[in-house]
Amino acid sequence: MTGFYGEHSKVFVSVDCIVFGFDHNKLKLLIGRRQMDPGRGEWSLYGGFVREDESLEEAANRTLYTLTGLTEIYMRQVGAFGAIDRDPGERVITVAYCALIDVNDYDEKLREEHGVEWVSLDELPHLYSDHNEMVRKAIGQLRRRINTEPLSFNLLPELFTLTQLQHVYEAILGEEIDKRNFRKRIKTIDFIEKTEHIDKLTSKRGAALYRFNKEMYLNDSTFRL
Amino acid sequence: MTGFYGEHSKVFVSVDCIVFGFDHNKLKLLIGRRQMDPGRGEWSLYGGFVREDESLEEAANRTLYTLTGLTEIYMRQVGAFGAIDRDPGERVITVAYCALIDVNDYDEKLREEHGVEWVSLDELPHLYSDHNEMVRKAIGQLRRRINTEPLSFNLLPELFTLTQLQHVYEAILGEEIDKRNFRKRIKTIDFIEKTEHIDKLTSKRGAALYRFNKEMYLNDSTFRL
DNA sequence: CCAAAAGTGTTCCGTCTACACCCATGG
DNA sequence: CCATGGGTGTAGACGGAACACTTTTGG
Repeated sequence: MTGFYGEHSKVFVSVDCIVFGFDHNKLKLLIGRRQMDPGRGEWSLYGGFVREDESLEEAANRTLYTLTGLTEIYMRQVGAFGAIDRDPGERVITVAYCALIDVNDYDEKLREEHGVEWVSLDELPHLYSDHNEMVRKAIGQLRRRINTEPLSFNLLPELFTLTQLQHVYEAILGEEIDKRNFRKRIKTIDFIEKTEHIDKLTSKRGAALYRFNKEMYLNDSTFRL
Repeated sequence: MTGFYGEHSKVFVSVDCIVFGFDHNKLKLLIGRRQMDPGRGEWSLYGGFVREDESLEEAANRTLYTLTGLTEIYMRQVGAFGAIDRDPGERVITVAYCALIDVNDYDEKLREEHGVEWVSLDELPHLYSDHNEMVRKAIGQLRRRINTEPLSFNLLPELFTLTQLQHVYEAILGEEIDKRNFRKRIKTIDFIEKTEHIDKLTSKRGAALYRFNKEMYLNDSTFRL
């Protein structure tokens, strides 16, 4: 455990979390004012340094847990960012992770304590360092993956209406989808189950609530929206 | 430039290069026997540590240049790998890059000096540390990207026959493609230009040589094989 | 003259797209 | 009773998949 690579230099490694939520039919990003120098006060993703006793994934999960109090969050690596001057303080190489959560799972009080806010992607301000680039890359990944991976359910409550699901697709893809065609496609996917529950909040008539059946999905192994 | 993040710990960061070539209708990977401890003698990707004065991309390009003497190589980040014990020596976080080169561009003498070999993917041995995982991930990326990005030309000489191009697709996708359908698709892509040159090496009749027109591709901006 | 690779079209089928109206209910 | 969102089917266009024979020429 000692001295193999002694002649080489070490650098700080951090993780940055691109946390997406979905609210009022919009994709939202969790950002806050940076609370340390350099860049104090700038809008920024939430991140943290990787410790000696944890892997990158563990660091990302720890950071997400610190921020949200949630575990078992859907999370994907977006990539490593390593420009020399990307951090104005010292050399820091960072690995960005994209996470999807249900905004309802995030305690408002905890959110305020961390000084972070849900901001619409349309209204995204300039972010610290290269964070905007990370966000762009993450959205590109979401768009490419949404049809081959059950992403969308992570942004919704356990029970959701088809209209909600469609809005998630529209928010991620950035384009409108035909309602009839969408529902036709959904019907062919057997791990999206109709439940007996009815949502009466958003419409007078009431909408059927659906559920993502994870076991069924894992058995399927063929996914294709 | 000093002391902002002093309380945190630094780690070694390296880059590993997953170099693909194409020869005898097979995808090949450039690997060699590791020449340092720990793991000396094990099959391994070629890599190197990231220096203080270079970005991740620069480190990857430098490493590729050291290995092959080539510049302007097609290169994509595969991802960061950061398990605590991934390297048996010390803690090293690594960023893997996938590169595609034309095997003919790689000088044999240089190759031997570095003690690396082209190995068929079918016959890939167990590699050092988590290198097999990197290779798997890189191939997955190639498969997903081959239809949205002009990857294949990087594995071929400037002039190539349609049969060669088809074999590249087959090697990457791991399945046979119908010749007529393939050539029909290629005809719809205007940045794959037929030249006046004829290849007489592989067939008695001779095959038309084609060229990838990069300028035309960049103007197009819509790619879809 | 024959082996070996190059080259070439058509048909079928399934998938995607466009498109408009009725239903149920709370206020 | 009406405004609001929920729910449903069909026809045409398009793209992908299957499929076999002729051409050229070096040896």
